[in-house]
Amino acid sequence: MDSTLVKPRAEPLGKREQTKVQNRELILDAARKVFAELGFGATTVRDIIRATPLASGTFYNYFKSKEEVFQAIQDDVALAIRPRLRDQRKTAKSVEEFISGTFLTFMEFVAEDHTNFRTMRHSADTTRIRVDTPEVVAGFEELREDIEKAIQEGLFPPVDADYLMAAIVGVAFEVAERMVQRETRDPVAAANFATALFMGGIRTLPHADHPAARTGTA
Amino acid sequence: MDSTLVKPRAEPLGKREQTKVQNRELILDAARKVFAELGFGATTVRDIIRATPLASGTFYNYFKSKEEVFQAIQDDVALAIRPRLRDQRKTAKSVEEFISGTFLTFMEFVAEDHTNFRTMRHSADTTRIRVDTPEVVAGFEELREDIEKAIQEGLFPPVDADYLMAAIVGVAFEVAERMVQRETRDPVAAANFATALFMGGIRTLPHADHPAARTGTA
DNA sequence: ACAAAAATTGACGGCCCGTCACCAATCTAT
DNA sequence: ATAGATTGGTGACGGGCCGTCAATTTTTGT
Repeated sequence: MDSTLVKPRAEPLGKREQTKVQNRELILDAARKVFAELGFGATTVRDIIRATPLASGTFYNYFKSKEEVFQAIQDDVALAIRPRLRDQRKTAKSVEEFISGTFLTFMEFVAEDHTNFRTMRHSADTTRIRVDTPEVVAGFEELREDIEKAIQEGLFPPVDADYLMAAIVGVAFEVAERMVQRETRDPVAAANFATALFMGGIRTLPHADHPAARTGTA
Repeated sequence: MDSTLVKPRAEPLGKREQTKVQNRELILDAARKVFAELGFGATTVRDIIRATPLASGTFYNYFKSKEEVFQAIQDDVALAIRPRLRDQRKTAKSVEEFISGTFLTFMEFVAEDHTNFRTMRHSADTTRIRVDTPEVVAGFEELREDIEKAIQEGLFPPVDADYLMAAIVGVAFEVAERMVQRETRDPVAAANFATALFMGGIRTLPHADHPAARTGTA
């Protein structure tokens, strides 16, 4: 797109490879827009290519179906957040750091990325979709492995790592969902809530001073 | 609506109403089977009616689309579990009873109904679908209202009821998902895990004596 | 028994799907 | 620079699904 000097990254890419990358991005951008407008269920491959200067046949040189496009979009998200979560957990010296860092990192990411996040959910009608791409699943398993490692090191008690991972994932996604639906997104508050729940249960949850919590939906 | 005598159960249904009910169930049964076989995304309305003695046009006398059929199936599930959960929460005299009863009721229901539950999830490829039908959403809001009521009665601390509801839902669904994937489904263990998490956090979680938890997936 | 009402049927036009023969753009070697 | 080889874009095509609707069958009420 830009940057011709200074960063001599050069462009050893032939014209061929160049348009390949460009077309792929063209399709992904169009798909993001169309999914957001029509919802996943209602959009067709034709809708996507129509939002593009390309011909219908070209689509199939890049993706097999709209499902695969959706997965690619989700993978981009997973690819962006996984390293952040992994690095954060690596530095955790206590259970509290492990948990609070995980939730805070996740909530801040979602708050930034909430457009994408809502698109993925607010799929037109009442139907919500979630793809567990290899990248996403790998992120989950990485979390479970880190829990198991923490157990072996005596940081965590010897709990059911699979269930604990599931609980963290469930709370993270479901609370994040409510967070982005509120008029003022507060990732710190959301992370604090989730962290307190995992550290000491309901009794140690923060008290709702600002009860925007009453009605919930924005 | 009805009620003409004491026990008007009888069958005052005319032939008309009778086949209407019958056809609807015919379609729903076929849909359950086809969804389970092909996954939601891949099945077409034609697939469903083909698994039925009816003609294609008839389908549209009963449902607008496959989405609506899917919602009807999910609503049946929600309709079955909601009263159980509500009645259970009504009798709760403490936070612990409220929470443990909720999770145990849910996990036992899922364990019984796991075929249906897996169908809804194991949608062919990696794509998982969840419909928030009015019935399902109402169940969530009922839970939130009961939490708010419990807070007003001083049973619960004054926490963010919306987030707490989200956390309960997230843990319930995600842990249930792992539970049904294990070779031996143990709803009591799953409920105990979730309950302990909410009552005292990670530190009070049950220790994994039978570490089927290691690998997770069956 | 008969007419009115209701529900079923399957064929139809329109659209989407995925493919493929054709062609243009790019690359490689001289 | 030129030409042949290769890669990749194009859009038309057969097949299938969608949702509708006029015709037909079934049920109801008299």
